[in-house]
Amino acid sequence: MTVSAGGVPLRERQRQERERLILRAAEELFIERGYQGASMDDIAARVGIAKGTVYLHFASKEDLAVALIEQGVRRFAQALDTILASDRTPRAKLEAIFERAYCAMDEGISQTFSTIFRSPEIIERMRERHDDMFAVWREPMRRLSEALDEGKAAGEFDPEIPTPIMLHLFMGLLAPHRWERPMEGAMPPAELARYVSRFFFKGIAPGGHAPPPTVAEPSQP
Amino acid sequence: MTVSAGGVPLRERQRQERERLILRAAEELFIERGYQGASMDDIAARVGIAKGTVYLHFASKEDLAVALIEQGVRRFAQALDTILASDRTPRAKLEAIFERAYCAMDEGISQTFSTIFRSPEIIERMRERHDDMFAVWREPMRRLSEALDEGKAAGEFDPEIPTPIMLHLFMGLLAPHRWERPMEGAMPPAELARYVSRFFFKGIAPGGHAPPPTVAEPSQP
Amino acid sequence: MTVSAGGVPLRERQRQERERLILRAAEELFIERGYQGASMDDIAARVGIAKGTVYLHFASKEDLAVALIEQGVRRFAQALDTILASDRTPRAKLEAIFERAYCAMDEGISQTFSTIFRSPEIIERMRERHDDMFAVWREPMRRLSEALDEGKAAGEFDPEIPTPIMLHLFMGLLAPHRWERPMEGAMPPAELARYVSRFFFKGIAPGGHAPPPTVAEPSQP
Amino acid sequence: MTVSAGGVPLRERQRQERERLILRAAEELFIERGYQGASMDDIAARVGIAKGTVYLHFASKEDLAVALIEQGVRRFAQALDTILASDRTPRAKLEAIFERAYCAMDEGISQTFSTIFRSPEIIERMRERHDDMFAVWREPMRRLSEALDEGKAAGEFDPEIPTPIMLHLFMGLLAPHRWERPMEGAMPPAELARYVSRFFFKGIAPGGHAPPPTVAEPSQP
DNA sequence: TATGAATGAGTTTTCATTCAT
DNA sequence: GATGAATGAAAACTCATTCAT
Repeated sequence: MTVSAGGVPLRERQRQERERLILRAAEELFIERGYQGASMDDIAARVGIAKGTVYLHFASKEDLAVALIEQGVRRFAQALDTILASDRTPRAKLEAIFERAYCAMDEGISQTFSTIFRSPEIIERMRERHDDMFAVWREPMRRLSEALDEGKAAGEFDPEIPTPIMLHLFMGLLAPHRWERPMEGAMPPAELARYVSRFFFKGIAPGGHAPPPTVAEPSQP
Repeated sequence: MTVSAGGVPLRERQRQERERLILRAAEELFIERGYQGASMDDIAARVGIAKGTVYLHFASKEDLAVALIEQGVRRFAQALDTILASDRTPRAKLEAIFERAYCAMDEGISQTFSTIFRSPEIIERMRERHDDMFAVWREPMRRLSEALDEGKAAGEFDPEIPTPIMLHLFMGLLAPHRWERPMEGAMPPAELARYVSRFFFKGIAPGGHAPPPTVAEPSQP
Repeated sequence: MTVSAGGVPLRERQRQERERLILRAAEELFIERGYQGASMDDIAARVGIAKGTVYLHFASKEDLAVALIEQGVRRFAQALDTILASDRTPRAKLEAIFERAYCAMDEGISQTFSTIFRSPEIIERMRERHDDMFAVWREPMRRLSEALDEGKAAGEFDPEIPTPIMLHLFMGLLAPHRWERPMEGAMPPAELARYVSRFFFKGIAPGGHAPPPTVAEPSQP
Repeated sequence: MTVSAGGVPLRERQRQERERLILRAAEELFIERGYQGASMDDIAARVGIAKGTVYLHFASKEDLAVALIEQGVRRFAQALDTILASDRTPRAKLEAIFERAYCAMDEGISQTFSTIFRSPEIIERMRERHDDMFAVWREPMRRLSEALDEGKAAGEFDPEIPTPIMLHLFMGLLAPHRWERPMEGAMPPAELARYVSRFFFKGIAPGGHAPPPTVAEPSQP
């Protein structure tokens, strides 16, 4: 049989390569035109193959979107893993994530990330049929929460802010906002990332304010 | 002539009422399914009228979306006006905006807000034809920047963080994240808003950290 | 009761006037855009009345077209009558008809005439439901045939050409061809009419050629 | 590869065959109901294929109409070529054209011909976008004019009738008149053609009448 | 009587999916 | 396997007709 390095048959490697190309084209087009706006024709054309061939790899457009999201989540999780597993302080880890998110914006991680969470139609369709997808998504979230808890334990982060809230704050700052492009253009992403992460850590630093919020006005000195 | 309170003819009032109903239905459906995902049939059906009737009010689906966005921006600007024009400190104003955004999430302000900035296809179409729309949008942003500058001048906010960055941070925290719904469900929005605003103001408080970021690692003690 | 000259009530006269306006607008638009291309909205708008009002005069778009055609045919028949009843030779009568057709092209007779015979959709619809219309149309044709027969009897026209053929030839030369506009523009209609009618009468003049056509080549000297 | 006579792949031949079928169905329906009156549904149904399939061959209804017209003009021009290039007298050539026009009426040449010049909406749309179409049309007209000029030079046709006028007369007699169908039914087309051409040539024969028309009554002996 | 908002069937066009080659 | 023609179910939009005011 025709094999190659790693014992993987040529055919299978070609297959995987094509699948990657399809996923990349789909990702680009979903980002450019949205889920509904990108047609299977467009995707096939961008890859340079026949439309029917796409169906040899993905049973439906929806499956393609799901695969794309799974890939995005997996990549994101992997990037988190690499960073979170490193030998740094929780703060340094989160800073690295910020930097990565802002700087790698143009490759794929953050892009797919955008596609995932900005397209309500995909989200709804996912919810309808693929709840397991959200399980996958919860995993990196769990890891992030762990890092936040570590930081609290180490006295770096304010223990009075519930971890889910911290996570919300972190994620809110993580995703780039399409509508602010002009501003972003005026500043190198790395610098923006530094501003954002400094702001974040100052905001969640321990001490310096009143006990947990109550119904009363919470912002008194 | 058949008139009524305010001297507005019945026909005209009915017309406006129906237009409101169409806009509301469209808003809901755009949020639920996205711009492409929501069909004119769906919208008409939700209002309980014939499809053709929608076209008596809006010349095209795109026009409907534009009207919706304009309404959203106008409402948002108005809400900002009311708050920013009040007799409060910059911080208190921004806190009020946070609260409003998180609590009013279910009426329309924040919802339309979401629709606007999460749908790439709408954004693109807007850019193509309705650049003026973005002018309208820039106005509230300008006012927000003013409030931030006031806060800096008053010594409340860190003058070393550029105002555009502050604005980016503020907006990033303002919009609710659809994908975190589950978490939000676990906490009353008002409380979430308090956490978020406390975090924000602590993060932008003056002093307490190193000078402006450089290319060197910025997060060392 | 409010009456007026002729004892016709004011209301009725207004009604007829409006009907005339509707017919004129419909005629213009049918000519400009064809039967299907002109909408009832367009017609009402051109008259300056509400769409519903058109339906107070004509039960349907088709009825409007029928009325228009009937009016056109009636006018054409009337014009023929006036000319054919005059005290002229058959040839002079037909010449007058040519002149009228080419010169009056811009008012209404010939225009409606065009609309009638150039729009297959109207014709089909007419045939489907209003065969009586064709009865009306046959009347002027009969009169024309009479004039041709008179000419034959008077020795002016070739008796060997069957009258229906002559009629066919006459009508074929009568209607202006929309696609030749450019050429027509280069010559005053009256002159064109003279050329056409001279050609016609020379072509149907008696004598000078072989007996009735046979299957053999008919153009031998 | 699967080929066949002429080396043309099967796929391509099937494709062309289907295209021919679509064009034929469209032609029939445009003639029957006019451009607007014939729907894409109708056309697809008559061919016996799905509506979407029509769009694989023609990008829009308008493109279909354009293709139809181009085909008609091309066929007409080709038929003229064949006849005009033959070794006959100008008169014999024009006679052949008459015969062809009247007898081939049911195949397509003359039919499409009708469709072209009787539908105002198609004409307008053509003018808007496809002026080149009219260039194609002008070519056969030029050739016809040449034949007429030859006839004049040979002393067969009256040199005092301007060629454009002769062309106008010829074309007016060439196109069959839909509204006269009943009459046409009563006589074999070949015979009708002979009558028409005899009439035509007698009408344009040289000599036998007064000089060029003036403003004065032109029909005096 | 005149209006014009409302209707809903119909039109053109698109596109995910299938399947014969 | 790969192809791309074929399908048919929508989708956006139009318009003749009706009817409450």
